Amino acid sequence: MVSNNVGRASIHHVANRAGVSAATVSKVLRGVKTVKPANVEKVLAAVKELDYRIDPLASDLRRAKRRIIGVIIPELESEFFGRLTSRLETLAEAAGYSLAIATSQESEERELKLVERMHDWRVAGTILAPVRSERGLGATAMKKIGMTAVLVDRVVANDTFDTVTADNANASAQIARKLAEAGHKHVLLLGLNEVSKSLRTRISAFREEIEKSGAEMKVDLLLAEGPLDDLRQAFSNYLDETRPTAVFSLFQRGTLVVLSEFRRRAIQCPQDISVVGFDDAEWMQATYPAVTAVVQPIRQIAERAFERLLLRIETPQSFAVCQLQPCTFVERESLVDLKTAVLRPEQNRRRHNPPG
Amino acid sequence: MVSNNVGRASIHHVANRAGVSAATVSKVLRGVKTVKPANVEKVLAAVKELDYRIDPLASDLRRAKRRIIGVIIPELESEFFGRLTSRLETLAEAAGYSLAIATSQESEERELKLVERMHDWRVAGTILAPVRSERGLGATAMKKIGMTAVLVDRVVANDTFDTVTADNANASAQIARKLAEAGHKHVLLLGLNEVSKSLRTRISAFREEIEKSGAEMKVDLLLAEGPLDDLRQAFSNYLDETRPTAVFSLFQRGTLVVLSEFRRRAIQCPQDISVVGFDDAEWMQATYPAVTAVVQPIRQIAERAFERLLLRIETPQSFAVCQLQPCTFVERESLVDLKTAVLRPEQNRRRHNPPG
DNA sequence: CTGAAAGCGCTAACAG
DNA sequence: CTGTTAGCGCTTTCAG
Repeated sequence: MVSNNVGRASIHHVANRAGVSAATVSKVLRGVKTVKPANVEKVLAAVKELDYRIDPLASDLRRAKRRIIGVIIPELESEFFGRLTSRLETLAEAAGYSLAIATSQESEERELKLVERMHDWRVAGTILAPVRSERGLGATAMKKIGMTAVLVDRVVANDTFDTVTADNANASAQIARKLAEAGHKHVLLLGLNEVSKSLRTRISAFREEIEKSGAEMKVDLLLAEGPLDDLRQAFSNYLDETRPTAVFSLFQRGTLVVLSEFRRRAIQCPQDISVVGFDDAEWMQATYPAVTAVVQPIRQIAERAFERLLLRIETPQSFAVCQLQPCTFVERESLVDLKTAVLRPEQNRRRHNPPG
Repeated sequence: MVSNNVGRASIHHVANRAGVSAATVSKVLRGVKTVKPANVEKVLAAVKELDYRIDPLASDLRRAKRRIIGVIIPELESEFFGRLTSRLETLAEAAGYSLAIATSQESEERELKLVERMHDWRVAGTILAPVRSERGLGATAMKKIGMTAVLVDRVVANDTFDTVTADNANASAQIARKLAEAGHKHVLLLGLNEVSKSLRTRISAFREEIEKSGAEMKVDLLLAEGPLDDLRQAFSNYLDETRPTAVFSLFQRGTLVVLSEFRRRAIQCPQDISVVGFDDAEWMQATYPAVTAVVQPIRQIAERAFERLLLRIETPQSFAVCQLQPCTFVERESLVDLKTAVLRPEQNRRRHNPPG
């Protein structure tokens, strides 16, 4: 019998129609040159008439090589992973792969399940952005099963997988330097109280830079639990007692909280307090003031990660490399230089009240 | 020979190990009851020892039924589609399907390609969120090929596919009513000048509601081209000449522009001008004032769409239904009732200057 | 209850 | 250059 595949022509239909064997059809379709031109014609004609298209899964099955790359990310709701995935999609396609995208929903357990699913699917390789918890269960599992993979974002150097991530430390140090140079002597670091390597890196790098440079700066640290409102409350309490000259928000949503709290309290930004955010977002160019922020090199992360994965897929690599992609920095309006203190006209509506 | 599949046990390995046939292993694994308990034990033991897991793709191939559902969305960078996809993922999994996610990048051509790819993959069904252009090329192609699919967001009623989308008209009318009741007599509708059915629906529904209710209201309409800055410029020019009592931003990024332009001009919101936005975002609760907005029922859209798709996959439906999911409305701080005009303490810093 | 056989849609090896 | 044969890893009769 010839078909079971509801209403779709198989390679045999085409072979029949063209009066050749399935093998020949396969050759023509995969561009093998050793086919008589006349037959090529016939096959192509049959293909067109029957609207035939190779079933990539069946094809992969036979070739014992799936042209699928797994992508496991913590979530899809935030811009960051959306962009990352999007970029990966483009790269994968260009390299002849399809993506199997799945979200771990920040759950270790789910991450583990997804790793297994990718394995079941016999994906050629996997790109994993681990959940926040740093136990690296997914990576461990992948190692044990012998999957080929690259770790991305939120990862520490790992000697069994290549890792590529934003250079949090450097970016943070740069902000520290900028702030110090701009004459800020009292800065608040605002973050979330969750286990997250990158956040901790941002904090320690900032502090180290200040110490190292010998800059005179008081650095406060405020960490809150998950919900946005807790952070807002904590920040509000903090402001009741202290007035730094600048706030360095260590993550995207923190920046939001800072801005809104400023507005609620009629604190003028940047005249009263400057703000720098880690992680840029589209809305930051539309707030007033537009937010000066560290932008993570999402594109580069995707590209390096993919490149490395491909390399590993094609020729097994001996040892793992760890790539830190440099962040960039968008200067907008929310960070002011206390020394020059050039205020733009619109910002002069209220007098600048130097704190302290 | 027994394996080609690098380092993975196949069903035959398990069969050998357990001393039964592959058929029996298959039965055990799929829960067929007619297997002698002793054999079940043996198989399970072998499975565990060999770490065996079914290859779902090979399995699907044989069953001539792929447990994969295709999802084609315009992009992954925005919260909306991220959330939608995420929800779909959960639903699909619960129903025993995997998702094949792909983004059309707002390109008709790509959309078409992806439709074909989904077809090639022999997905059981497809959920398509069409690109902005309304020519419905993807849908047409799917119809022609005979794919089973559901259309989502940005779609008009379509007599060949089920469609589920937010009830833009109703939501917009409700906003119109609210604004009228709150005494707003001059409202600006702010949108993008792109072909987009939903945007147009929002506009016309607003106008119709005003006409129908006989409310006395001047309705301005301002549409700009793509880039955010063009919109900002257009809005700025508009404000140079006119001062409505409220702005209804027809899309998410518009709300951003409005807020920042207000701040730049020291226009107090909502005392001077109120704002309502179509499409909620997390940052809207953190701005000051927090933005009153229409929230799209993403979850419901995903659920209805998936439910419908499943129904169609399982038992072919005779005719297409079009489901409009009601939006909700978050009242926050950016919309003021001109009649009662109860201003909260913090908002009283500046006096309210009634325009006109 | 079980397993041999057939085969999903495709590709690879090799004899012609 | 081509077609036959032999599978990829699985499931499904169906005869025993």
